[in-house]
Amino acid sequence: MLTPLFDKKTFEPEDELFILDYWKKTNVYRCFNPSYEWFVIDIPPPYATGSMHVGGSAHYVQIDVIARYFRMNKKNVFFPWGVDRNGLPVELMAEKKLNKKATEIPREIFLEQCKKILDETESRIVETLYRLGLSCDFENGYRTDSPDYRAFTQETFIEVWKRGLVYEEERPVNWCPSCKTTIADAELEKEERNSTLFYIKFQLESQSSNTTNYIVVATTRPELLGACGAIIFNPDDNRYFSLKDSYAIVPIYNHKVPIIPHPYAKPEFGSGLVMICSYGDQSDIRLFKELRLKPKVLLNENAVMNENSGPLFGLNVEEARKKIVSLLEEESLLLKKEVITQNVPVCWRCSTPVEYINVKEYYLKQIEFLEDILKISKEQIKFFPPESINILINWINSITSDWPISRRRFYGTELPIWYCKKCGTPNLPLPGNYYQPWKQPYPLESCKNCEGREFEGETRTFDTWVDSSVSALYVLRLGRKLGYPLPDVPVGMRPQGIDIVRTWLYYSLLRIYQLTQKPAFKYVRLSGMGLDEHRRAMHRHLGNVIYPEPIVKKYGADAFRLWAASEAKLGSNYLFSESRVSGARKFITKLWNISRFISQFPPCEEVSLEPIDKAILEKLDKLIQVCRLSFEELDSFEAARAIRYFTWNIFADHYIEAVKSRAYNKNKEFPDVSSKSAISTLYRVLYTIICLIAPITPFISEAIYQKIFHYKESVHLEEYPVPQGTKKEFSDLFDKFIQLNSAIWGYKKKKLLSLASPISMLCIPKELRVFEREITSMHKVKEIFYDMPPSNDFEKIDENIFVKL
RNA sequence: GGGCCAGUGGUCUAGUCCGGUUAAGACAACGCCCUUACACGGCGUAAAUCCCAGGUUCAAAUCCUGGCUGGCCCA
Repeated sequence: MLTPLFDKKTFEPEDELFILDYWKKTNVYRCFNPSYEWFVIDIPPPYATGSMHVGGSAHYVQIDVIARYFRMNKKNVFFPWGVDRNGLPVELMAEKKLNKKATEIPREIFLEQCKKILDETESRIVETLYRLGLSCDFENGYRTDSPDYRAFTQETFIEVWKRGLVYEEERPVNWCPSCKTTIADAELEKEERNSTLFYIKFQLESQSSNTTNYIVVATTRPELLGACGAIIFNPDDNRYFSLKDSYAIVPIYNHKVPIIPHPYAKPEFGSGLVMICSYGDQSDIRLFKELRLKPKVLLNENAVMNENSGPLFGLNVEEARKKIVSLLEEESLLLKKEVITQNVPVCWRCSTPVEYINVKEYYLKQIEFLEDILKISKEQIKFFPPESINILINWINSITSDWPISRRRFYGTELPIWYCKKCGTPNLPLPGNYYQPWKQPYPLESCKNCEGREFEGETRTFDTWVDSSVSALYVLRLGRKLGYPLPDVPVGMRPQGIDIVRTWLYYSLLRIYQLTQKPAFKYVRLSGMGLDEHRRAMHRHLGNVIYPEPIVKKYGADAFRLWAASEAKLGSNYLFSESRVSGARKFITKLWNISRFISQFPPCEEVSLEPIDKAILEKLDKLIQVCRLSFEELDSFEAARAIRYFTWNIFADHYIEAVKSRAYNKNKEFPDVSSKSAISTLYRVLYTIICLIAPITPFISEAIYQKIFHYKESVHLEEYPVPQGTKKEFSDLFDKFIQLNSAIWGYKKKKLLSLASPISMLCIPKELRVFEREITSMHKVKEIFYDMPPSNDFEKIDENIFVKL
C-alpha cells in the first residue's frame, strides 16, 4: 500500500500559523528580480481607530490577491503598508477619554493622548490583516502622522503655495458647530430629520389696490429672518405672478426685500414663496451669489447669534428659533406650523447639522484643473471595472468651488505658516522639515515683506485629505529610501472603495497632477462595498458589525480569502455570510485531499500521454487563460470560480475517478508507460492548480507545494502559469465523457444500485472509444459496444447510451 | 428635479456588452450512499411567469421605449 505524505484529513486554521512564520523567515515578498518591471500599489491606509470588519478585511484581501498575482507574473511588487492617523475621530475619542474638550487642555498633552489611542488601536488592524496573509510590507509601512509624512505634506503645500494655488478668503462655508471646523462638501452627509415649517406673514411694501396687503412665506429657519435677502416664487406659479417687481417687509427686522421669480421655488412646497437667507442652506449660498444679494451674517463660529440678529443676540440656533417664534406669535404674524421631514446636511463624523457661516479659510484652487483631470482620467488611466469611471466624472462635473483645506483642529498636519506681527504677512519656511508653528519659532530670520522679526505661528491643521491625497508620492519616496529603483508616477495601481471616489481618488488625482503634471495612477481599481447579509453597511450603531478574527479562527484565512475573492464581481457590493465562508472552507479541504491522494504515488517522468490525460491538460490550458484574463482585469472573481469549478467538478469528480485504476495499477494490468502517463498528469495538473490559486489561498497552496513540489523556496516565487497553447483534440470528447458518467451514475441511483455494482453490457457512441479503458474500469462494465446495441433488450439511459445490467 | 448602478429558484451571485441548446453555480432544503483522497465526501431530487408593460426580431434574461422598486451621488 502506498502511503500519502499527508497524515491529516484536513488542513486546519492553526496550520496556517506556521506558514506565516515561514514567510516571515524567508522574506518571500521581498525577493525582487532586477530584470522585472516595478509595480507600485497605493494601498488605502485604513484609519487607525476604525474597525476592521469582515467587509473591510475582504477588501484588503482582494487587493492582496491582485498584488500576489502581479508578483507571480513577473513584476517587482512594491506594496507597503500604510495607516491613516490624522483627523477628527481620534480627537473625539481622546476628548471622551479625558472627559474634556480639546480646547480645555494644553495642546501638547491632548496630542499625546491622541497618539496613545492610535498606537493601541492600530496594532489590532495590523494583526488581523497579517493573519489574513496580506503580503504587503508591514515593516516598511508609513503613518500619515509621522514627522516624515507630515514634513512631506507640508513640502507639497509649500510647493503649491509658491505656484500661487493657495489663497485665503472669507466665504460662507459648511461649518460644524460641534467640531468647530469648516468641512468640505465631500464630508457632508444627508440625514432625514423632522422639522417644523413655519408660515409667516410678510407685509407688502406698496399696498396694491387688491384686497390683500400681505403674503405668506413658509420656512424652517425663522431665526434667520434678519438675514433674509429676497423672496422667490416659481415663474410658473400664477398665484404670485402679480408680485413680480414688488417688495416685502421682513417682520421684526423691518427691512425690505425684493420678490423675484425663480425656478428653485417649488409651488407645492409650503406656500410657494421661499425666503432666501444668508445662509440657511447651500441653495441660499448659491442664490445669493446668483442674484447678487448682499449677505448679512447672523451666526458666529460657535453657531451663536451675533449682534446683527437684534433681539436674538447671544442665543444659539435652537433658542433663537423659539424666541423668534414667540415674537412672531405676539404680533400674530405666525399663521401655521407644520411638521415635515427634511434632508438635513450633517457632519459626517459627528452627525451634527451643519451651519453656513462666513469664515476665513485657506483654499486650494481646483476649478481651473477640472478639465485636465477629466482628460487624464479618461485618456491615461484605466478604470476597473471600466464603467466605474462615471462616478469620478459625475463628481468632477459637479464641483463648483475651490477646496477649503484648513481646519481648526489639532491632531493633524499643521499649516507651515508664520504671520509677521508687524505687517501680518504670511511667511513660509523652507521645505524638508516638519513644522509645528503653534509651538516653534519661525525658522528663518525675518519677514519677507517688512523685515519684522516677531511672528505668530499658525494654529490650524490641514484637512486630512491633504495628507492622504499624496500617499502615492509618499510611497515612491519610501521605496526609493529602501533602495528600490521605482519609476515616477503614474504608480501601478490605486485600489479603493467606490465610497471615497469623491475624496481620496479625486483629491489624489488633483494634487498629484498639480505637483507632477501627470496622472497619479495607471490602474484604478474600484471595489464595491462590503455589506452584511441584508445589504446594510456595517455600523456599530446598527449592531451588525462582524469582526474577522473569530471567523478566521474557525474557518482559516484561506477560507475567508476564497470567499472574499469569489463573492462578487469587481464593482458590485459583496455581502458577508458565514455559511459562504464555510462553503469556501469545504473547497480548501477538497483541495487538501486531492493532494493527499496524488501524493501517494511516486512522482515520475512524463511519457507519451493517453488521450484522457491529454484531454484534462487541454481543459487546464483553458483554465489558465481564464485566470489570467480575470486577473489582468484586476478581478479575482472569474479566476476563483473557474479554479474551483475545474478542480472539483472536472478534475476530481471525473478525471481522477477515471484514472484511479491506471494510477494504482494494482495487478500490473496496465503497461508501465500508461500508468506513468496518468501519474505524471495528476502531478502536473495539481502543480498548476496550486500555482493558479496561490494568490487567492496562499496558505494551503504553500503547504501543498512544500510537501509535494518544493522546487523553490516558496510557491509564491513561482511564475504564474502560462497557457501552453495545447491543441484542442480531446476536450470536447471529455465533455461527452462527463455526460456519460452522469447518465450512468444517475441510472444506478435510480435502480438503487451501489455505484460500485457491475454493468454487464454498455453501448455508447463510437467516438468515446478512446476512453474505453477508463469507462469500463470506472463503471465496472463487463462488455462494451459502440453505436448500436447488439440486441433490443438494452435500456436507453441517455441520447445514444444504452445499458443492459 | 437630475445622474449613475442594480432588480434572475428560499438566499446570494453568474449569464446581459456581442440576442440563439433544457437559464449556470454556491449556500440552504430533501432523499439515498461511510464506493480503498475527502461524510468539510459522493450521487441524485425539488425549486425561477429572469421586476412590470409595450416594441424590434424567425428568436429577448440579453436590444429599444416607458414605468415600478431599491441603493448611491448631485441639486
